Amino acid sequence: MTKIDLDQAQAQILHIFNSIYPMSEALEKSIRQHSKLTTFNKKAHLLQFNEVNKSIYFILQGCVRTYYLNDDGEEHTSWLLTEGELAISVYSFYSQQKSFEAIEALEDCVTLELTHTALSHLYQHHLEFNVIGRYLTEQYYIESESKANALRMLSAKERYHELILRKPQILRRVPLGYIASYLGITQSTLSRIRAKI
Amino acid sequence: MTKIDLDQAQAQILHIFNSIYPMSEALEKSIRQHSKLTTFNKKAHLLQFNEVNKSIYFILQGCVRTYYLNDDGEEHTSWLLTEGELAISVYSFYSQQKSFEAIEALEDCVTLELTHTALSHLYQHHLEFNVIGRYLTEQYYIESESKANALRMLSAKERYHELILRKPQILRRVPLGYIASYLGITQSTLSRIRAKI
DNA sequence: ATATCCTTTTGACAAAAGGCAAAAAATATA
DNA sequence: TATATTTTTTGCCTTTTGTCAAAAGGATAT
Repeated sequence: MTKIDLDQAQAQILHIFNSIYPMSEALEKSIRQHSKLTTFNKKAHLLQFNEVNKSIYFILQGCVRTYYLNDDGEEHTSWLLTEGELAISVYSFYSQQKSFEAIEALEDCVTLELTHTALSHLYQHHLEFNVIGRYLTEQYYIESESKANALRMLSAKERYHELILRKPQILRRVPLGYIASYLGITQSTLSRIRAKI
Repeated sequence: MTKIDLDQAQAQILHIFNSIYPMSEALEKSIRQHSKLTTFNKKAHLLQFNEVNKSIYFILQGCVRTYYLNDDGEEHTSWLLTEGELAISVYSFYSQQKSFEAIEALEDCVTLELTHTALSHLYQHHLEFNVIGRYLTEQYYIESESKANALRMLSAKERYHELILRKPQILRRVPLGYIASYLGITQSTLSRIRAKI
């Protein structure tokens, strides 16, 4: 695992934020003060079921999944996230209620962590940061809609091929069982889809 | 159709906004200046395919659906929205690109309209308004996620019963064909689900 | 009231996807 | 390298959902 430097990681995320909306020195400083590197070993949980999701994790290295358990105890993967993406359990983080969803590292991970408390502080004391928060939420919302629409209007095969087009790296990094679940199908069905090219 | 008064409608939306984050007099005034009543007859389109979604509509009365066309020309309903909800085509409105989605009135509708230009102006000149925009986006994002998860982990029958629980009014107002589509199934399947109680 | 239009249900059959278990392949571990 | 472990594929059979077309039911307008 490549060594990751806090300063450099913070510079990276500040650059992303600044390209959305220019931040004041004070805001940048506050973000630096409130964020820290957090690592997770493969299979470790960033968030457990029934826990409140208290932090957002910007993935610097590695890959995570968020997943649900249905009434029969079956797992259903809802997001597969890699470098440059934000890992949260949407409902729990925004509402600060107990989570029905868990977040698990699928590889050893290095993240930049920002607590909900810190984020609220930033939003409150630097109103301009809300522009950035709003923008990022809009982007993830667009992606969430797009996933829901794919599940509604595409067949399993089409959803798989769309994923190959949009996120080919994921296929190489994530076990097919999780990918099948993310696509809303069983692993055997995915395997059969792959077999027929 | 009940007569709707602009002042009163604006008071209603200002009240919602204020309960999210207290607004300045100036912001309230600007929102009043930039919003207007817009009505749509049943079957009229709030947004056509390939058009840029230039306005957000707060539904005061009536019911709308947003829908996609797939490659075979079949319609797929993505949202069913009623009083108190915001009608937009998520991708097109936020990105201001041409829409793959259309918005249609399922009943005669009265809405409070706010253009994207006006909204940008509000965001730019009243930073606090971004708090409200961020919050609302978060809420719709949560719902979008919840829909995607239902499509992934619930059977058609379970999705139908969940909808009955969460939005029983919708069932009484919207033709079953649209509801089936919203649930990601065909109308015949929905009819069979209903037949078996 | 009757004709028209739109919505909903139903029937017969087809296709898609799931369940379960075993086999095969790929990876990790000693 | 051999062994254990995990991941992926496959076979067989069931269930769910889709397709297409026709029938039934409701609402609306003249």
